[in-house]
Formats: sequence, structure tokens, C-alpha cells
Amino acid sequence: MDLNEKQLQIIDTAERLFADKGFEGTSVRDIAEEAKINVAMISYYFGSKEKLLETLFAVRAEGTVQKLESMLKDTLMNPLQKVNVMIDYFIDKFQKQNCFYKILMREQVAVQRTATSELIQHFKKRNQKLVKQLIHEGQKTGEFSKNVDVPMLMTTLIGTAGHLMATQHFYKEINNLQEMPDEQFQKLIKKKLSSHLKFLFKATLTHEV
Amino acid sequence: MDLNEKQLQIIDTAERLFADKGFEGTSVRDIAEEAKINVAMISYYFGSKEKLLETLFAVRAEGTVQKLESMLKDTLMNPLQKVNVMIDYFIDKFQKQNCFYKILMREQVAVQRTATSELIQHFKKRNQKLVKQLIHEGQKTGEFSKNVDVPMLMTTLIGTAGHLMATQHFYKEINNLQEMPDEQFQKLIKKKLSSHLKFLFKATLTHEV
DNA sequence: AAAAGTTAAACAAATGTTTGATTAATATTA
DNA sequence: TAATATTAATCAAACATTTGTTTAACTTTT
Repeated sequence: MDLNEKQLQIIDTAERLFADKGFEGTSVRDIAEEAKINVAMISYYFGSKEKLLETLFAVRAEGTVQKLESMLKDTLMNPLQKVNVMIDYFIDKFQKQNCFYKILMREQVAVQRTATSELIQHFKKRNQKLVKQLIHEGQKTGEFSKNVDVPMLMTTLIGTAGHLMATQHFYKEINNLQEMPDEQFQKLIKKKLSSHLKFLFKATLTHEV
Repeated sequence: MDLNEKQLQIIDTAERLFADKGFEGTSVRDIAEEAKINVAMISYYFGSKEKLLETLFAVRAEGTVQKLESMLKDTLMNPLQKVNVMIDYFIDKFQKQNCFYKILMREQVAVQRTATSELIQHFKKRNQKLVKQLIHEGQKTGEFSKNVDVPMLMTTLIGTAGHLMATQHFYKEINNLQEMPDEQFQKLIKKKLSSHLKFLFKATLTHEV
């Protein structure tokens, strides 16, 4: 997928607005105004508003799984270390691509757009397969216990990290962290999430249930 | 809040449609048609589409926290039993009020509607306070370890259960359970979620980190 | 008779998309 | 290289629908 400067600019703007106001809550004129382009350019470049969303998904999803796959091929790490790398990888994704993952979290709830929903499913499958392999590795060496419910564990990873990252404003308010500078706050929740999830995974993977 | 038959009928329909298509993705005419009433009735009874959503939230949230509060007052249960009751309570809520919680999960991401967003925050605060007290109880008796990150634990409960319940269709597809009758499937994920979350909570609350 | 409920129609504003003209960039030819 | 032709990019305006809401007439209930 090769996109020019202007197309990327439209996608960036759309991403931010979709995350804040939702897909239906954002008009093409909102996007055009914010991106300082003419409304017609959206149809011209992407065909339609819906196809803009599809392109956005395709662009952001590109290379995501491959990178994780290659990271986990490292043979110097033991299975638990790899699990920890994976956890940090997801947290980092959610944090750095916050807008995109807000859209993703919303799109997963409603199954309106067939194309995007199929893309989501595809990536969820790949992720789960990858994690399954990883856990299998640890089970072979005896480091991980048998009978690990991988789908449920993935749900906890994505559910916990995704929920916190997509609703940080509530976390801030509820825990009275409104005054904290955002940079510091991001570091805080990243650290908290990381150790929390690593503990949960270790407990699930190494203890008998 | 006292609402007549027709108002409840409108709210029920709106809830289903908002869950499936999102708030902005649902038109008042969609609701009117599905609920077999005239469009004007929505403005007549609720004032506006937005106020309909606010009413929906108020109605569904009513009595939610109180019920949990009274359940946990039971002095015959030890802290861990209470935690387990709470977990099952939330799972049950998410499952039985699936449509409402789909809307809730989506509304939490975007902070567009001030009124609903404040209501959400209020209930999140109350929930967290309740769980904090509960865990404090267990810490006093020495059953729970010190330094439990309650906000993070709540995020895992709400994040995991909410994510799975709001995206069950993906869970079905990814794990090849399309053929399973829905009643059986609901029982399955409820059971899986329950034991999974109870294990995670027990591990977090009773083990040294 | 007064109040509440219900309706089809009308309202203005907003929606996504297309049009047709104009400008800018690139390729082709002399 | 300079002139020309071709393609791509940009724009304001128009398009037909759809949007949430209101009106004013009506029926039903109290």
C-alpha cells in the first residue's frame, strides 16, 4: 500500500477524529476542515468515507503481527521472557497508537462494517495462534503448566490493556491524577500495566489451578 | 424514575439498536420503526435523542451498586468469598444486560456526552470504593496481601469481562464455536470467565508479588 | 371539557457523494 | 529546449438523502 503525503494527512486526521467522536459521529466535512483539504478529496482518494476507514485499518495493521513474530523468534529468551516481551509489545502498541486502538475497541463491539470486521478477526486469529505456539513452547520445556486457557488469557491481555488505554481519562479522574503531566501519567500506567499483567500471566502459566 | 409502558418499549428498542449500530449510527426513525411508534413520540417523551440515551443510562444504572453493596454486607462470607461473589455479579450483569454494557463500553472510549460520561464516572468511583473496602477487609484479617493495586485489578475485571461479552461474536469465530447453540455458549463463557477471573484475583490478593 | 397521547407532514440543517470547471504537474513531441 | 498534450490534483457548488426536531390537527383518556 503506497499513499502520498496528502492521503496520509487525511488518514491521520480521520484517525484522531474517529477516536474522539466515533466513525458515525465524524462527518467528512469535519475531517476535511481539520486536515485543511477539500471535502471532495476524500471521495477522490479513497472512494468513500467507509473505504477511508478500511484504508486506515489496513495501513495501521500493516506489519503489526510480523514484528511481534520476529521478536519472539529470538532463541536466547526462555518462554516466560518471551511472554513478557509480548505483553510489553501490546502495551506499547496500545499506548503509541492510542487513537487507532480506540477505534478498534469500538469497532469490535458493533459488527457493522464487514470489511473491517473481517480484518479484525484475521488479526485476532493470528495473534492467538502466535500466543498459543509460545505457550506450547513453555509447556514442552515444563516451565508452563498444562491446561492453560489461551483465549481467556488473551482476553485479559487485550481487555485489560485496551480498556485502560482507551479510558485513561476515567482512570485519571477516579484516582485523582488530573494534575499529573501527561508524559508522567503515560509512564505510570505503562509501568503499572506491565507489572500487573506480567504477574497475572506468570501466575496463570506457572501455577497449578 | 417512573416510566410508562411505551417509554420502556422505546428504551428497550433504543438499547438494542444503540448496542448494534452505535448511538450516532442509529437514527430516531430506526428506533421509531422498530418500536412501532411515531418518531415524534421520542421528542414528546424524552425531549431529544440525547436525553433518551441519558434516560436509558439512568434507568439501567438504577439500583446496580446498591444490590452489590447489600450482597457484600453478608457477614457469613469471608473476604475471598465476597470477592468471588462480586466477580460473578459483574459477569452476570455483563451477560444479562449485554446490550447496555455494549453501549457503555463504547461510550467510555469517547467523551462526547458530558451527562452520560459523568454518570459513568460516578458509578466507576462507587464500584472502586466498594472493592477497596472489600479488599481492605481481607487485608485486616491477614487473608489478603498488602500493596494490592485495586484500580488495576478493577481494570482487569471490567476489561476482561466487558471485552469478552461485548465481542463474543469474535470469540465464537476464532474458537470455532459457530455451531454451538447460543444458550450453551453463554453458559460456557460465563463459566470460563468466572473461574479465570477468580483465579487471577486469588493469585493477586493472596500471593506476595 | 381538559389533558394526554398520537399522527402525518413540514422544517431547517447536516449528511456523503458527484459534478464540472480550473489549476498544477508530468509526459510527449517537434 | 520549447511547445503541446495528457494526466492528476483541487475546488466551489450542487445533488439527493437523511438527520433530529417541531408543528398543528386528530384521537383517546381522564
